[in-house]
Amino acid sequence: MLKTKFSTPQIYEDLHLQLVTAQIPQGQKLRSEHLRDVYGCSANTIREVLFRLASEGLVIFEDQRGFRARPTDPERLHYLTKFRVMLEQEGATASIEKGELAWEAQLSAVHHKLAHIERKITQDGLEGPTLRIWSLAELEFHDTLISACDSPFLRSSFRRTYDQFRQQKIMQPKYGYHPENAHEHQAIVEAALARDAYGCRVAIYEHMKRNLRDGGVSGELDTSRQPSKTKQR
Amino acid sequence: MLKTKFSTPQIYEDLHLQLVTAQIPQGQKLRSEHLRDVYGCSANTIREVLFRLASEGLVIFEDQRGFRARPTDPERLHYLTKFRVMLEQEGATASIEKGELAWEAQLSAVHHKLAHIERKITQDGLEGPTLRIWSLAELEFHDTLISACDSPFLRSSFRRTYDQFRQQKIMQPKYGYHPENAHEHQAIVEAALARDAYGCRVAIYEHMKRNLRDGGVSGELDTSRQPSKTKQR
DNA sequence: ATTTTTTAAAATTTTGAAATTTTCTGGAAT
DNA sequence: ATTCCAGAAAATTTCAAAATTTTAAAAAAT
Repeated sequence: MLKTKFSTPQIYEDLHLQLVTAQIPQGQKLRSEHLRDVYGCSANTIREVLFRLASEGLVIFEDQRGFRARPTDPERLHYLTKFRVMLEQEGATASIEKGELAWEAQLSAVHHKLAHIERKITQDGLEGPTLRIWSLAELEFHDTLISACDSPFLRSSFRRTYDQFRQQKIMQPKYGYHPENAHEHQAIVEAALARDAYGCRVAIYEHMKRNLRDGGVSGELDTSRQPSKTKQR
Repeated sequence: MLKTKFSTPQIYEDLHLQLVTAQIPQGQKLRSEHLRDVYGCSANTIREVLFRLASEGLVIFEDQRGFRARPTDPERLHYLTKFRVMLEQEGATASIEKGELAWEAQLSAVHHKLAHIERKITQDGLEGPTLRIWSLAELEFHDTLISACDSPFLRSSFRRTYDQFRQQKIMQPKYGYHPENAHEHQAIVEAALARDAYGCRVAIYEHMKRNLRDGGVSGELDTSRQPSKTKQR
């Protein structure tokens, strides 16, 4: 066991990262008495951190029964996807309307970085620390896409939802990298930079639909909403 | 001081209610050592509850500096309103598409109840326990409006946002009941029951816009999004 | 053999106090 | 008069152990 002492924020960061990268298996019990030894602090400190993670949905808390890493649940992934798509479509649409040159530049930059990493993964596969690097770059990409929406609550809600989505997704029994991802990201940036809000909404839906129940065949989401005639190009 | 003992969930419910009905003034310090005596438990139990309320945005936590009821902030109210309108418009649109007869019936029922309370308020004014009764009925109305959207995360996010909105709104220096509210609620139900998604979006925006910066004059929100041509009646 | 009861072990929750940090107060120096 | 510093007071955070509850195991009864 480690003898190093961790501060409360460090413990939170570490557990959070482990949960969203599936280093803690789904359903595993999280005993404060045990984690106390790991992080060199008292059980109460752990308890505080676990409560916070529970309020963010990554951990399940049951009264008198302690904490567990949230188990995988196809239905949950479906609904997380549905909500995430809505937030991302709205955030992207607003960003496309309000984003300045700086937004375009940053979006272009983070996509370039992500594309580079994804090329590497397609060749070498997803091993070891690559998952964490890719995870971070993907989050940065999607967050930048909606970053000009001028709605801090939309952004924080998206972040929360994204983390829960990632936890569910990565914990899937046979999780692997989809090479189509790269093209889908490409399609999203292109539509965004072309200021094509409707096209961007469709691209976002196309990127996410495989995570919906039945792969999104049954018209679960309304991507049909057309741009208003006056703004059409 | 009370000698009764409260369970942890009771303490949470009580503090939550006091915060969203402005019985705890904005910015007030919440000392666990003091609340311990009020609720007849230990300081750590209070601490846990306050952390939870902080993660929901009703309470502010600063490291080594304790907890405070969140102060009023016009900018915060603006952004809360903006996000709330988005969630409610999306939720209502989806409900209008998917809601069955049972949804219509329930919406009609809760609106009837709300309208009754609002008639009384217009006559007798907002005093004492009326605020809490109205608060509850208003939440029930807006929640029912979006209840058929088939998106649990949208609903819980709305609830969270609504609570924060109410806290900000009620704590305003000169808070009072707007008689226009009744008509605005009316307009929302009518559009919803007529299955007029676009009209409902507009009605929701009209209901909320006085809480936006500048009263919503500068086209802050996109209510212009038209219903798709194929679905128009 | 299965179910129920009793007993023991393990884990969670609560507690009261120690340790740390911040805030307040009064006096000295500029 | 204002600023700066030291010491005291107050509040917050951390801790380790007691009390409660759940889980597991063994014994008794159906």
